[in-house]
Amino acid sequence: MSKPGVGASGKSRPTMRHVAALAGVGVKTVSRVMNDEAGVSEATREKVLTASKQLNYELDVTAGSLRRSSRRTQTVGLLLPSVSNPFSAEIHRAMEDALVSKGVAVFAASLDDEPEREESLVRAFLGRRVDGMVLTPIAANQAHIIPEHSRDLPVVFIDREPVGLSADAVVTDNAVGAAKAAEHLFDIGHRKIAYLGDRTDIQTARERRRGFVEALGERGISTSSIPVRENLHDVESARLAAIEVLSSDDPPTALFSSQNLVTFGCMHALRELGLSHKVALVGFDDFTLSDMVDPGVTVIAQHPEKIGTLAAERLLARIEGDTQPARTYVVETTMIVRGSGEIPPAATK
Amino acid sequence: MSKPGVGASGKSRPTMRHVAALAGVGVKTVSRVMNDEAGVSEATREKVLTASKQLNYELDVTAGSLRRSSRRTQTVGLLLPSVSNPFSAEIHRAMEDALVSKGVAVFAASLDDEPEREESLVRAFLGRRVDGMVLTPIAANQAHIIPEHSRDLPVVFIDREPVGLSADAVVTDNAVGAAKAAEHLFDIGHRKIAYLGDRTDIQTARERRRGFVEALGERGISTSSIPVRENLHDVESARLAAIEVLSSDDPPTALFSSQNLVTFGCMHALRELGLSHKVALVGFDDFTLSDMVDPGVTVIAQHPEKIGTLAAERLLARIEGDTQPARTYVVETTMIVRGSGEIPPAATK
DNA sequence: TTGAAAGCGCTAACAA
DNA sequence: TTGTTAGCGCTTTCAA
Repeated sequence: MSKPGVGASGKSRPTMRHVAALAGVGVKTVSRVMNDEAGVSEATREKVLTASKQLNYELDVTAGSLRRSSRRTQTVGLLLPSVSNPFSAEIHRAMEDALVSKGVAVFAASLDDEPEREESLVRAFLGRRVDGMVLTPIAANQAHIIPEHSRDLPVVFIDREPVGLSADAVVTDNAVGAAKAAEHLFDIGHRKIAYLGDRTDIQTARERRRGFVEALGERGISTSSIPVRENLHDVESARLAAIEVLSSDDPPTALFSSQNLVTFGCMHALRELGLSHKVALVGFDDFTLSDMVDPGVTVIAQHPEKIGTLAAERLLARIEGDTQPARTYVVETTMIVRGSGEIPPAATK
Repeated sequence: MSKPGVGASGKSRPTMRHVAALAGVGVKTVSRVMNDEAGVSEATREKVLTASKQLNYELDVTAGSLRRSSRRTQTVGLLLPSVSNPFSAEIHRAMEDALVSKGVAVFAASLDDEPEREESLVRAFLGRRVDGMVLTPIAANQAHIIPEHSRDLPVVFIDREPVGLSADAVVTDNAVGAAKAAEHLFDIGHRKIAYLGDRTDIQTARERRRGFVEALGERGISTSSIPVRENLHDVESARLAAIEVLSSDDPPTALFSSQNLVTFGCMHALRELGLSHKVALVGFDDFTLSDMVDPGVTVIAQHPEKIGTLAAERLLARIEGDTQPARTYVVETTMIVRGSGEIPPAATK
C-alpha cells in the first residue's frame, strides 16, 4: 500500500515491477516487451504495453546495461574544441544524425584549447560508461587513453590524428587543400603569396603550411621568398600581421589564410588598406556570408558533415565489434571560387 | 585466478571490488574514498588511491545512482532546434560551462522543427535518467512532459515559454527588442518600414511582429500601412519577399527582418537592387561578419550566453530542491549600430 | 574508522 | 510462452 503510486500522478518513477504487477505478469515478460524480444504472445504484449503507458513507464537504459552481457549504454561521448565553434558544431550535428537514429545518445563537451581538460572530460565520459568516444585531440599526446583503448573502448579521433596511440582517425586533407589554394593563386599569375597561419603547435596548421609551401616550391618559388606569418590565433593578431606584411617594401600580391579567424583578420586589413579588390585572398575553411562580402571570398572548403558522418560510422562499427587495424580516413577539400581569389597581380600596379 | 585482470592491461574494466582487494580494504571504504566522504584515515585513503590508480579505476556514476538515495546521475539533457545553429550553440556552450564545473555531463540533441522528435528525444533522455532537462519547445504544447514534471523532474524551457505546463522559462524580450528597431528607424526619419518575418506559428516571431507594429502604432503609424511579409523561413524566400516589397509602387524606405536567415535574404535583395546604401535595414539577432559587409548591419542582438547561463543556474537550483513557483526570466536585447540602420529615408529620393 | 549484507532496476540463465 | 532467481557495481544501513 505504501509502494510507489499506481497511476501517473505518483511522485516516484515506476519500475518494471510496477508494470508487471499492473499487467499481471512477471518482470521478465515486461523486460521482453520493452526490449522488443521475441517469444511474447500478442495478448500479453498488449497487456504490458497498456500498463506501461498507464504508468508512464520508461525503461532505465543504464540500469539495464549493468546486467546486460554487452554492457552497452547506448551512449557515446564527443569531445570538441568547442560546441559553439561552427566547424565543430557541424561535425556534432552530422554525428548526432547518424547516432540518434540508432538509439544512441550523445554527450558533448568542449576542450577550449586546454590540454588538461582533455583528460578530465574523457574521465567524465568513462564514469558514465559510454560505449565509445569521438575526440578532437588537443593534448600533446593521447597516451592517457591507452588503458581504455586496450580495454576495447572504441575511440575515433577527428580533425587530427592521435599521438602515442594507434586508433581510427578522420581528418581533412589539409596539405592538399592548402596546395590547391597555392596552385590556384599561382595559375592566376601570382608569384609572391603570403601565408598567414595559425599556431605552429597545431598539427593541422603545420600541414597546411607544408602543403602550401611545397606546392609553390614545385612551381619554382623558393621557400625563403614566401612571406610567412604564423601563430595567429584570432582576428586581431591576423589583422595586424596582414597589415604588416602588406606594408612591407616588396608586398605580396595575394594572401592565403589558414583558418577562418585569420581570414577575417585579412579581410579587415585589406579593407582598411583599400586593397580588397587589388590583393587576392584565399581562405582555408568556408564560412557563412562568404558570398555576401565584397568581393566574395574564395575558400578551400572543408566538409565537417562528412567528417562527422564518417566518424560516427566508424565508431558504430567498432562498437559492433569491427577489429580491422586502425586507419586514418582522409576527407578531401573543395575549392569554392567567389572572386577574392581571382584578382590578378596586375591590379596592384 | 580467472577474475578480471589485475593491472591496467586487462581487458575488462575494474570494479570497486578489484580496488578493494588490491588495497586490502572493504568495498565501502573504497566507495568512501572515491566519493570524498569523511571518516577514512589518511593512510587508508592513500592505499585506496594507489590501488585505484594502478588499476586505472573509474567510478561508475550511473551504477552508483541506482542505489544512491538522491538517485542523481549528474547528467542533464539539452534539446535545441539544432546543435549546429549558432544561436543554439552559444546557449549550449554557456550551459556547458555552468554545468561541467559542477561535475554534470550534458546530453545534447536537435529537434529540427519536427514536433514528433520533441517527445521521442525527451524519452531518450528520461531513459538515461537525467537529473533535469532544458528544452526549446517546438511541439504545439508540452503536456507530454507533465507526468515527468509532476514527478519532480526539473525542466527549464528556453527561447519560448511552454504551452500546457507551468515551468521555468528563460526567454529573450522579443517584443521590446523589435520595438527598439522600430523606434530607431522612426527616429532616423523612416515612416514606411517593412516587416519581414518568420513563420507565424512560432511564438517568438509573433512577439517580434507585435512589438514592432505596436511601437510604430504608438508613433501614429497605422498598422494597415505597414508592409508585412511573413512565413519566411529561409534565405531564398526572404530574398524574394524583399524584392517584391521593394519593387512595389510605394516601396518602404527601411526594412526590419525578424531573424538571421531573413536578414541574409534582405541583404541579398538590397544588393541585387542596388539599394544597399539607400534603404535602411535592421535585423533581429546578431551574426558573424555583420561588421564586414557593406554597409555593416545594425542589429538587435540577443544574448544567448546569458540565456544559457541563466537556464543552467535555474536547472541546478531546481535539482537542488528549489521549490519556488515557476517563473519566466526575460533577457533584454541590445541594439548594435553598424550603418545599415542609420541610412536616412531621403537617400532614396 | 571500517566492513558485511541488502537492495537499487534491470537482464542472463535457467526452470516450468 | 512465461516466470524465478541471481547478480551487474554501487550506496545504504547498521553493526563492529
